Amino acid sequence: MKDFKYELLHRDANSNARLGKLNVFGKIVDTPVFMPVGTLASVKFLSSDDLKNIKAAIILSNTYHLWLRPGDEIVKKAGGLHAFMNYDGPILTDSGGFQVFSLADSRKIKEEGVTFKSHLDGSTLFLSPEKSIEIQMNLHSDIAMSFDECIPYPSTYEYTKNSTERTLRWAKRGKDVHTLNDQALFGIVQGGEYQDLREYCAKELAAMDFDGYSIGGTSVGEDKPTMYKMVEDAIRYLPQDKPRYLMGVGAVNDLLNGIERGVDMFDCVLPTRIARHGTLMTSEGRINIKKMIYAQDFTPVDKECDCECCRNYTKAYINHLFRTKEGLGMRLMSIHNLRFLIRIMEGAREAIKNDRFLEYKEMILKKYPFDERGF
RNA sequence: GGAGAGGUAGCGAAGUGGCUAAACGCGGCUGACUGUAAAUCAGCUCUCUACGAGUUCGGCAGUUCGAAUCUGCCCCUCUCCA
Repeated sequence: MKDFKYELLHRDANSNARLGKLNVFGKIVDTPVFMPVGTLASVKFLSSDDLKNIKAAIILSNTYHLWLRPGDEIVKKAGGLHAFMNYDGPILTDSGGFQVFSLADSRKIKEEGVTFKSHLDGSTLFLSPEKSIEIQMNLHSDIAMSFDECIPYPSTYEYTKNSTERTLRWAKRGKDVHTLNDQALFGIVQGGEYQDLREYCAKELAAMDFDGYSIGGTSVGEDKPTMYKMVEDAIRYLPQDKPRYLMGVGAVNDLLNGIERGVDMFDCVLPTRIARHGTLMTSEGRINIKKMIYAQDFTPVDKECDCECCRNYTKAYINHLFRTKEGLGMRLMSIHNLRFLIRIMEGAREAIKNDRFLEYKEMILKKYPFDERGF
């Protein structure tokens, strides 16, 4: 029997926010949780010690990228992803569905699977639900994702309907070949912006009894109200005793709105990517550390933050590291942005426990002067 | 003192009669970034009372319809020889 279990500890009195405990084969993840993204078996610039220090409870990695390099067989020989990257916390792998979407130029989607071009050398690749699961079993992550089609926004009702039904068939096919009992498997709710399709997809997936349910196809160009509605429609018929994971979402307001609607897990490249590009999220709003005004600012990036960057270094130093392209800067900035979001999740869990999630959300949105994008 | 090379926008560096307000790189400024083809990408970077105008390519004076580009003188820098 799988030792994978979601325990709903408390439901916020005034919203659908849930405080939970996810037991991932003996490793505990308190939810709601934010998962840093480590596509190539590496959260860019961070070591596994760094991940512990920022209190990352679980990370995400990627089927497609590891399939190409170093190859899932090599990871398997290494003893699985955990041994390979020396990270003993839970790892969730995405299925490659999103890569098929973002490398869309040359893809051909058929019932068997998707033919598309490698971003490395342009060679023709074929990924199917079975292949994706096979790779993920070789990677031996703790949580695998079904292979889905992430459709663009907007898409017609007809296309979305056909695609969603195919994604459901793919979910079933993937589940049929999944044999690891120490790896959980999630189904992914698609359905675009259409309420009936989202609900239908969620019900069908729930009937297949996955270990958890992801909400996919969001933050692909739609506006915020539409995205939040998509989440509501996708979540309405998902079982209460399983975790819900909103894929690819990481702006502060999106995290809070997701939690309010009952989402338990999030992942996003946003904090690490914008960090590498010089943007830091702080209690005083977003700052672009490369600006000259920080060259002589000898205060911490965020005086309220407890991360390695903020405890030990000044904006002037980070500015210098950024301008001189020193890797340490990339590392410290990534650490800060991740810790910033993780701290927001810590606060959210505490608030839910006290039935004050909505107040917490308002407080955060008011306190941190981010723009409508949420960072 | 002699011989040679050279002085181009914040820096480096192309350009050697018109298509040049002047390539390109760096630096600087602005913006983007949401299941990572991203330490990336896009725009701006002489001045102004800006869909037009005004001053530029060490300085001054010329040649020419027209010069950063040709001529003369001057100033300055670098290398080598004394």
